[in-house]
Amino acid sequence: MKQRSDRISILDIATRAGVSPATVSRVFNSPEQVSETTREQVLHVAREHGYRPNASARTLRTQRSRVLGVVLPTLNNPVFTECLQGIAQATATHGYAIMPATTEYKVNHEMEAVAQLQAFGVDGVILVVSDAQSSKALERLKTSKTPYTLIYNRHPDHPCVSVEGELAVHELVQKMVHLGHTRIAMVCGQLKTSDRAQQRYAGFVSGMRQARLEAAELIEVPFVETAIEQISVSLKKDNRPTALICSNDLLAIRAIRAAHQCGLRVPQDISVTGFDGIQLGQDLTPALSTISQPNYEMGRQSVLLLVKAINESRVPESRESLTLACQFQWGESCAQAPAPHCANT
Amino acid sequence: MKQRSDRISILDIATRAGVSPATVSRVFNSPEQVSETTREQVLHVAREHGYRPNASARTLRTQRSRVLGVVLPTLNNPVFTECLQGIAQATATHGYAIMPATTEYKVNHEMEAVAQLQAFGVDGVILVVSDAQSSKALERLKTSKTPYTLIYNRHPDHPCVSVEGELAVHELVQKMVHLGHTRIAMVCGQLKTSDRAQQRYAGFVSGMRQARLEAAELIEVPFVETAIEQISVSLKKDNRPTALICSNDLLAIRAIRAAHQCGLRVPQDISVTGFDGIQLGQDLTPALSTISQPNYEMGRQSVLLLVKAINESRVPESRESLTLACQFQWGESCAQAPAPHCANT
DNA sequence: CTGAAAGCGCTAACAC
DNA sequence: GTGTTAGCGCTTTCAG
Repeated sequence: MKQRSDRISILDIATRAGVSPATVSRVFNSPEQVSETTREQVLHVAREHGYRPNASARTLRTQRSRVLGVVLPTLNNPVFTECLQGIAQATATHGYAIMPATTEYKVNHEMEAVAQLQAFGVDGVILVVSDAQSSKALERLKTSKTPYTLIYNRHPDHPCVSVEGELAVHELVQKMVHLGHTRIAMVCGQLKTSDRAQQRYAGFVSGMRQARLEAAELIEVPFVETAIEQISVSLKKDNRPTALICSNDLLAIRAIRAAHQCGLRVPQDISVTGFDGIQLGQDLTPALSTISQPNYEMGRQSVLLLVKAINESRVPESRESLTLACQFQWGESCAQAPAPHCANT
Repeated sequence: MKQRSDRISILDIATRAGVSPATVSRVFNSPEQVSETTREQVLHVAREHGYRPNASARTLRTQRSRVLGVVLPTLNNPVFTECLQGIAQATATHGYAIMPATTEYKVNHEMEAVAQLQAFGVDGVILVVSDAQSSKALERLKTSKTPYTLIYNRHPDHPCVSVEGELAVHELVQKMVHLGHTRIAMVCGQLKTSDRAQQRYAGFVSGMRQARLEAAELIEVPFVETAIEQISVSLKKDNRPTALICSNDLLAIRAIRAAHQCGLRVPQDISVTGFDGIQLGQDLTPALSTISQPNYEMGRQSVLLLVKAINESRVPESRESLTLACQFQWGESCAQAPAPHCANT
């Protein structure tokens, strides 16, 4: 009975194929160096036994694991899973495997995740951090010369694949103003745990200022579980906003529900916009208006950037950072401001 | 300048701490065997240099990687990412890392994914396969004595963590019948790529039969991109169904949109139910009626099952399979059948 | 084109 | 309680 422990090794294949282990190795790593006959012979035996070179041994020997680490805040938000799919697709085509870790938005988890990934000898790391400016994890990556690329985060000192969130929200405010909205509020999660949210908020503030609108209300929703209730509070006020600009799509979905629960119709009574462009948003009714990011493509590009550097035995540089286009996607959740007299239903 | 290649090793730590590598190893693997003074000394040096034992070397030596492979159809469906979170949480608390792979519902990808994971020396694999009965990947896992656990799939010959989907749908049909529905259709993806969907469909058929209802319509939607249009076709027919039982929540969401596009109100004109209990479903309006599975918990349990077996140096047995409870969750997308005369608006 | 041999970093006997 | 040593499976000079 075959035991797990006697996994077939390069030596077994070599013996059975009547060649040396070196030749078997060559068949897998530089097949052109092996004569066709022996190569076929070896491959035949290998296939017969379902043999694959042991990755740990190879990693130990070559100092390359062909594994990329991925550090994400959570898998609860489709924006990250869409991006992860892009990463997975691109790594697969380049012969890499991935090892993901989530931080659940806890800053100290970032460091732990990175340390663990380094212990596994990953060739590089793709990450979304809470705050690129102050991240200890990035510091460690930098001093240990581990190749890494940030994604979604945007910072001049790091290689990033990101979008101009601040600008996008700024322009979105203008759009809403053109639609006649004057009482516009921003809804976001905990600002301090996300530099992206901060940037989006900055765009909101500057947009409101440029439009000469004051009272740029901020509805900060620390816990998703209570988001709907919290948003509802603002919607029940006199002089409630006629437009909610949410810092992500998940919040926008909850804002829409909050509006419904307050007896407001979306978009007739109140407009709601999101940010991220998660695929699901377009299957909802009303379809989400959102600033759509190319999430899958961002994941893909971050892999390309990283793998290119790795192949050149260097780390990605901040000047290689990529800014991808994001654009406002009209959806049914967004319309002209209601006529003034019926705004405070 | 520190190069990536001269990563600090156990020998460096040993030298700097004035002990042998064996002692350093003991500090990390069986600290109680080391005197407190030397232990502290070693730990101090290790922390100072941010040292962690090289996982590849350890794996090579011990034949245990402390990595679990996870094979899922896609990350596009929250049901799998919720489950993956449960897996990630449980593996983390047990000191395991995970290496995920997606098959995109392609049966032949299953084998490839498993082979790759085995090359990485994973200690076990958690997977969702297209069809447990015929899966070559499962066969390979079995003959190579690699510990594995199926999740969502339900099959007597394999260790599974699953729910009784067939029964749940059967009972759901009864519920709908009690609500006065007689024209009930099932909506599902490609039946042939999912044994779960087949089981749910079987429950639908048996439920309809028991209720003495005929014409159990099946709306098979092979591509998500065209789901809404395809469902709309059925909704525009004379004698359209008054209730749609969807084989998953993502389909239910699209069915709701299709209904809206056909001018039907949910649930007044038509009821829609899903299956899976994705979290997002409860934040929608109407909130999804669905057969709710404990996705996170299923992921967690599959890890426990697998890790337990691994720790006992054996493979999980089919008799250890776990059936978790799923239950119908009332939501706003489901109501009494409309009065007969206005059913065909 | 192929083989022999050293060694990647670690752990587990086995000594002391 | 601690050190010595062999070897996990592989790749990669170096010889031939």
